[in-house]
Amino acid sequence: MGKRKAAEPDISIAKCGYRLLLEIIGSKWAVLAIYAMEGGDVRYGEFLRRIEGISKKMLTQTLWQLERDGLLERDIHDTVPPGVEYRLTPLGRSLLVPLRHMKSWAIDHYPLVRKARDAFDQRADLVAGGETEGQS
Amino acid sequence: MGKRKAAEPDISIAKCGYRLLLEIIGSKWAVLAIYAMEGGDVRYGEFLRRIEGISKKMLTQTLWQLERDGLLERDIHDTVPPGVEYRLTPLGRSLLVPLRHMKSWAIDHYPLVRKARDAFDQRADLVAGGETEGQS
DNA sequence: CGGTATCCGCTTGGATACTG
DNA sequence: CAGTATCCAAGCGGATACCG
Repeated sequence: MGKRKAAEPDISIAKCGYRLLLEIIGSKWAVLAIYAMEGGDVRYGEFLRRIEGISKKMLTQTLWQLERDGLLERDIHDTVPPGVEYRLTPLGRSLLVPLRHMKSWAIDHYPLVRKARDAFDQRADLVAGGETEGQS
Repeated sequence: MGKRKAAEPDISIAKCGYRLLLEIIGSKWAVLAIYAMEGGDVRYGEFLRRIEGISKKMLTQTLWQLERDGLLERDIHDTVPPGVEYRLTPLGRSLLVPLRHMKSWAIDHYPLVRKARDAFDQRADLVAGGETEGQS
């Protein structure tokens, strides 16, 4: 008795691996920025064009965080006009491995998720429609 | 010429696998809620106690989204007092596999990240200290 | 080109109180 | 116990303008 409690994942703030993970790539754009660099060096403006919906502010912030955590490095060429290339460090590249598993899961299972979501919404609609049914 | 462009990851909104992924588990608490159910059924209040920092509002919202996407199911016992158990569906469980790879990565590499971060911050401090150096 | 700085709206999300 | 509802503050994040 009370024995089964021992198997419960520890989720408390400092210990849990997922807390660490989220601290590193939990921000909205981090994964997409990393992904953008999978194929090689990327310039600032290139990120901006390829990551649809991101703003300069968010991009700068995201790149700064990733650099701070040692996942990417900046390569500044002092040419005119100035050019800066971002690239994944070995540490950053190592993250691509589990990340690709996640991506595969998403692609493989998204149809099922969509199906569940549509069914759920349909049921919700029925309920919403039903509660004023006498109204016609 | 222009050939290397072909290898670049497509990040645009509808297509990219990471967009799908983030749509499903991109919210702040989703991963932790899923993780909480790894060991079996979890009650509402149990989530609240085990996921440090989450509020009722966010918990309810997170659980609702995960249920909508078919990752978890609710089991309502109409006893007094009422009891509701949440558990991962097979779809939800399938997500645990890549998720565990991510967790392992985080645990294995967090020390390196910390090291990079500390070094980065130290450099930033030096710069901040240096720029007013003539002031004493 | 590759950012930084400022302004500011508006969503996110916490606290509290209430219900079945 | 398991939520829902309301209120409200903070900060996320977009738009714009400017700089090296």
